[in-house]
Amino acid sequence: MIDIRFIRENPDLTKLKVKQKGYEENIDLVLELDNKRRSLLIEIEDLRKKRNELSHNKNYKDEQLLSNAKDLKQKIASSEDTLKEVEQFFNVEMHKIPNLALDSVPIGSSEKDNLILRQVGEKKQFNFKPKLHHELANELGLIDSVRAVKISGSRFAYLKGDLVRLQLALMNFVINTLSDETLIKSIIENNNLNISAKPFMPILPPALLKTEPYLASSRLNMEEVTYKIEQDDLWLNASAEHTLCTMYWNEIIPEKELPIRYIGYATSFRREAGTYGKDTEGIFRMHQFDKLEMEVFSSAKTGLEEHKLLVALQEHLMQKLELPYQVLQKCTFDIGKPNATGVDIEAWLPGQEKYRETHTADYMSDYQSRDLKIRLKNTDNSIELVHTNDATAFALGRIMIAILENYQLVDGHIAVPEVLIPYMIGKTRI
RNA sequence: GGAGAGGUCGCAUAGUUGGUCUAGUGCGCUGCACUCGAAAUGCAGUAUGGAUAUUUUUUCCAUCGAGGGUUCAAAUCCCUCCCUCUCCGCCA
Repeated sequence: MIDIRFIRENPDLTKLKVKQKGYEENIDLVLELDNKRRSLLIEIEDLRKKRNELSHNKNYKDEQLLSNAKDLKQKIASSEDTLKEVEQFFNVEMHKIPNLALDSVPIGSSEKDNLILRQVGEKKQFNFKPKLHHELANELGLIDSVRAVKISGSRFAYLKGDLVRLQLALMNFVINTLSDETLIKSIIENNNLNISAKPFMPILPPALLKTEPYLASSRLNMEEVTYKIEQDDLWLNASAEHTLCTMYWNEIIPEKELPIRYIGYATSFRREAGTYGKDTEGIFRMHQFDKLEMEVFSSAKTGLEEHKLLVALQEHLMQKLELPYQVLQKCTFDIGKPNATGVDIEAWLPGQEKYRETHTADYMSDYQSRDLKIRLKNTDNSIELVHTNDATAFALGRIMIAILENYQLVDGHIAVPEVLIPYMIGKTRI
């Protein structure tokens, strides 16, 4: 949710920014409800004050006082009912408003308006026709989709053998890399950032969460994305982000503990409703996939720099794997509702002859933390909302697709990226 | 799953025949005093959200796990839910 005070002070700017994000603008309505709500609140607080005075009066048994108090009770009850309605309406409208994009975000009306910031790494030239990842995986017996469909349905798979070893290698590689304070420090310096070099703490979060925190995360997209467990009011996470960004729900964090940087691993579940017929081959788009996710809680001062650090780390990881990629600055239309800005990284897939999305980095400013009530306490005891960032370290399925296609050999085997060999018990090919 | 106990202002605790609880006390923390300095001691302060005011100072409302209800008045009584702990059962 955005700040109502900001809307009051900047109604026209808010209208403009909401429209630039492709959302219907309801600012006049919100302001009207806000006024109504506040005048009712003042009225009710005044009545409550009178009631408190009467109740604390030692002569509360006096009949005149009693009758006044009873009148008051009626008035308060009826005004409170009205206020409740107005507030509900107000809250619904407030939550329709997306986070406002930073001025640096290009204005656009579709994903075609995303800006390619840079393309990094050389696309490997093959002296044979490169195969698609599922062709390679099938020939090597790395994926069993047929039996997965029998047991679980479409968009599920059994991953086998060296593909499993590759995934475990990637996980260890990421966790070790992000634990390296010296490396983080040098990346911060190379990018002219002025933030802490604190390493990321590895974390295994729960995979299920309750409705209330999920809603407060501004990330719950009930119909299309998320599986619900009706029996227990629980949802299967669609990303580790959901149980990470909610971790400090309703908490106040001492400033000296910030930034909090986590590298979380979780199996993610997505319904993928509305994607029938898209990416049906192989493991590109699955109902279940494993992902390593970075999550950062910081002050408002450093939120944007933390975002830049996360993108730099994503690029570092890609460069270490020597995978060609491009970096997209997403436009106002394509960054998510809670985002102030957002960057995607797309890896080059020689089999598909396309760049495909493997990473995203989202900066939510205080939009998530306002609903989640995650605050920080400064050394002078003042309190403010934290800023939240999340970013993919590796979507393991997709990064393995990129490795299979980019590292394929003429005989159909796969070379292991050099940096992963130590994590593969010295194995150099799959 | 069965039986029982319990959730109070950072921590620990008092408070449940409704009304000086507008939440006491201890610890912790902050400031001041005493001191060469410290300890000890004394004094003062010590939550969050919101409305209102504002160059500084305010005043008020709400919050005792959450939500409802009874009442002039609820930490206290009633209902629903959530969570924690103990014992038993089951279990990776």
